[in-house]
Amino acid sequence: MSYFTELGLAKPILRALEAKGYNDPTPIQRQAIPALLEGRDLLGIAQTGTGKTAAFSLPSLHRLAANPKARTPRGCRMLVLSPTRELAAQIADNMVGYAKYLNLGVQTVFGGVPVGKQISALGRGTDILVATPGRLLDLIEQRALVLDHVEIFVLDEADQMMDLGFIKPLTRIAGLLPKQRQSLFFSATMPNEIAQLGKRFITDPVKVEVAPQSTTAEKVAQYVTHVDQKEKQALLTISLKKGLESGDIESCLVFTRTKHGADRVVKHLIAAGIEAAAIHGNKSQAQRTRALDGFREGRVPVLVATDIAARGIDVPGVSAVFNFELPNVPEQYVHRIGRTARAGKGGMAISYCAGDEKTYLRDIVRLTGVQPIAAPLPANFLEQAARLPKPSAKQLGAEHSDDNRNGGSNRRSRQAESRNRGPRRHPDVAVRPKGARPAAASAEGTARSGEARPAGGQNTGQNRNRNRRRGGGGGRPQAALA
DNA sequence: AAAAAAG
Repeated sequence: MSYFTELGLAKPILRALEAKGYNDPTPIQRQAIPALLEGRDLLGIAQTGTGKTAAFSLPSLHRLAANPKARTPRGCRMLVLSPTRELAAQIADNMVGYAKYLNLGVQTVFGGVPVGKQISALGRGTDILVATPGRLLDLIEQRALVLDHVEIFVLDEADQMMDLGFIKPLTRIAGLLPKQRQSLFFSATMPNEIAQLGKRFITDPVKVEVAPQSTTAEKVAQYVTHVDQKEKQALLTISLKKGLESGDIESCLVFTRTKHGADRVVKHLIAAGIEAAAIHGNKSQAQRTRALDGFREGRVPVLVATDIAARGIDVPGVSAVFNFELPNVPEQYVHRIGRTARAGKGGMAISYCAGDEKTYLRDIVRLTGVQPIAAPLPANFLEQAARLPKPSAKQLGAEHSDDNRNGGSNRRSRQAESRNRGPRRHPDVAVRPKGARPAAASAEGTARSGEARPAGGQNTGQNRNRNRRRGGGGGRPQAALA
């Protein structure tokens, strides 16, 4: 047991933590903060929902405040990169909170919103800049931003930032940073070959690995239902109706594999009288923000998302995550189900696995070392499914109006909060099937210790390469750099 | 093959 007060952080930071009611640091915070205060580079690996944002924010704020400098026009002293706009906004929000009693400025830049305000805000310079890569480079090209004065560089979701889709812009950005700087990488997942690739951006890092990379959150109860693809929608609708009505589910995230799939699921749910909104990269930024805000504030209990929402998003009331389709990159599963069971709370993850997704499931089990508990279809499933209202062609065809907010009349109650303490029981599972390993930690121990992994559970490069190669996605990032 | 990120 230890307290933030013992970690050497400045008084104004401790005051901000106190205001938030944070007293004891999590393991990643306890281990990372002292090294970061010393100015070391660091690779931080810890499970989802264990406070990685604070782990890099608090010591960085301390160091910036301890060495005050005048703001350089169009410059910043700390740069934080995020893979999505929503995560960038959330990180900045958190940092503003932690910096409440410090004289440090926080700015955010990302695409999808007018650039003018961002340019003028940067003109005066800022201490901390949180950004997504595309808009950041745009602003640099427009000479609205220079990175010459960056002292601290943070890659959140570092493995994703160094993966295929991001490595090019990231390499350009890193090339513009001063050589003399502190670099910090954080994630819950870090495939070996990506960690190797990362060495070019970081110098002699301290490695803080609270749990083996890709360890799932401790208190998430994991289930899998084997179901035909064409029956998934009916199963989801039935399960959500029951879960939301009974209060077993307070609010939940549903992940689909495609943007179109997310829209389709939302239309079906709305036709069945379930309030839901979609968030994905084909929506306007205004639509994205509205969907996430509605979900955060409890007006919309069901958010249907692509992997845009898989990483980092922190919404305290989320009691369940549904994988309507399994991710083909197994690390994404760890992040998706990490949207629940955060900050010591419990949660459940329910994955729908069609016949052609069994290889994905196998890869996920191999990576996480956890075998989700098989949850059968409800006994009268086909009967219930037949009674479901079918959305009309018009409902399915029409672009769904975004104006499905309803002035708070359907505000979800907070009474389910007290039930949100331990692993949850699947609504349709009374008894754990024989022979299945528990998928979530119980009081006796953690779900996953090294030796508890199934045979072949080590993350060999061979396994990973096979995982990644599936679908012809090409080689590793090295290929992109060659 | 898909997702994210500039427009």
